Amino acid sequence: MPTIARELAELAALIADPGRALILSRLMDGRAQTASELAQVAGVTPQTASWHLAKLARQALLKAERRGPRRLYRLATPLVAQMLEGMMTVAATGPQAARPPARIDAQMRRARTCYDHLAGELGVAVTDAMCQHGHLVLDHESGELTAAGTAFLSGLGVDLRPAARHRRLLCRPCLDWSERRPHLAGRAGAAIADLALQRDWIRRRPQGRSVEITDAGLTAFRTLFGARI
Amino acid sequence: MPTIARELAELAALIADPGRALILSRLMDGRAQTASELAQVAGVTPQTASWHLAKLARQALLKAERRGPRRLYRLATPLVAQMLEGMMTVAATGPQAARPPARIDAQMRRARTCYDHLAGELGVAVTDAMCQHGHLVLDHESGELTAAGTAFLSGLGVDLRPAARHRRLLCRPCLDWSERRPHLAGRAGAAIADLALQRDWIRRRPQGRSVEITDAGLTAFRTLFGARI
DNA sequence: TGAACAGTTCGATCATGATCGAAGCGTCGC
DNA sequence: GCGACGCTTCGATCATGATCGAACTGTTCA
Repeated sequence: MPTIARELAELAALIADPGRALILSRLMDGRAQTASELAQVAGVTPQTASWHLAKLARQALLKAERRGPRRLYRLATPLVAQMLEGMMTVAATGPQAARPPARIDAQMRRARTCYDHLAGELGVAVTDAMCQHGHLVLDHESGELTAAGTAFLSGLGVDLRPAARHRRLLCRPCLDWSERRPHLAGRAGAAIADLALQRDWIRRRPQGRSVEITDAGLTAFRTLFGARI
Repeated sequence: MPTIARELAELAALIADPGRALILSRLMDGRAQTASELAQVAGVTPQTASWHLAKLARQALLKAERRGPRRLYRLATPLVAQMLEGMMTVAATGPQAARPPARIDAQMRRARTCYDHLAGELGVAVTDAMCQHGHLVLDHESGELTAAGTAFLSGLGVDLRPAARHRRLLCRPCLDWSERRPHLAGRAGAAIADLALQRDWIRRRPQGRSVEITDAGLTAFRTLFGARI
């Protein structure tokens, strides 16, 4: 036991710096960013950011790749994103007193991506609508796409067949830290987010991981999904 | 975004101290411990432990309750345990180089509880066996108990009916940090762990969260479940 | 009521690690 | 090649927070 606890502490120490937390939070949309951009996000000089990034990469939380003279950083694995999401859920639930909901950024609360799927009010609304229409069964620990749900997504052009051998196990509930209710994650969730980006229902904002819901998106989510958004 | 990142950093800082990490790790079996015991676990004096415990309780990671002159501490919610498990998974996967498997305590690797379900070699073996016998379908992001699986557990005296309205969504895969493969969690996993404790197949060790597999347990897991353990 | 014990608060000390200026290294475009 | 630019390394400084001794609080039991 001592060993895993020590490694746990080391990992936590890595996230415990405000600058590094900002960097990790920024990278949670799964995209890669340059060191300069991340320095700006963290609010520190490039050298300090470089020091942070090296530390995060050395401990395998980040992965670096060169693109010309620039260096791009991204989360090392989806597992890291999942871990951070779990931590944010606890962090947001935190000390009950000290949480005026206003402290959570409004755009983030409205709609964002959580590594590869939709989150925020949008993510929860889409999830709720799919549950109400019998496309999805979801509780706090597990989820299942129904036959109707598979057909529904197929109708939208989402092809989930490659995972047929997985027996419809494409769903994972992900507790939304801003809404404090589960939204749809897993392969099905990622497919819906991809669809929304492709059809320009949502657009990534240049900085941050919040997304903008387009007018077409608002219509689509309401009419196609029946989402109350 | 800045706000949630700051809270993320604060939360991480709470776990980043080796002593507090040891305390949290110790409490991950879901049971409550006295302040003195936790001081010993953390390897610090009672005053220091008290300071740590107060800090953890103030930030709602722990819950304290009086039992006579003693004060018992436990994890505030299952969500905290789930978060810690997620962090341990990443921590154990960590820097590929620095991980001689021997660094993980042998007893912990063999069998332990992960808040309310079985983990370690035992947890994975039971999970694998149930999958092989068609009692369970599990992938890395979702799980489902089959009709055969429900019948199997019923035959062992495990009653999962109260959750019938949940449509068999009782399973959650939990990535085992020592085995690096998923084991069964969720209500079904908790029920199996309860059964094993009640029938004295496993016994909690006085300190740590590792469990001892009894001779009867070894037989039971092998013959009833078909586990290769 | 008072002794005994679990736990907490306070204060001083000390170590760890974040920060930035300056300098160095690699890569690309001319 | 050479200059420019993005990024990293080095060194000195400084702040945060973990630690323990000592004293205090609160609960139980006689």
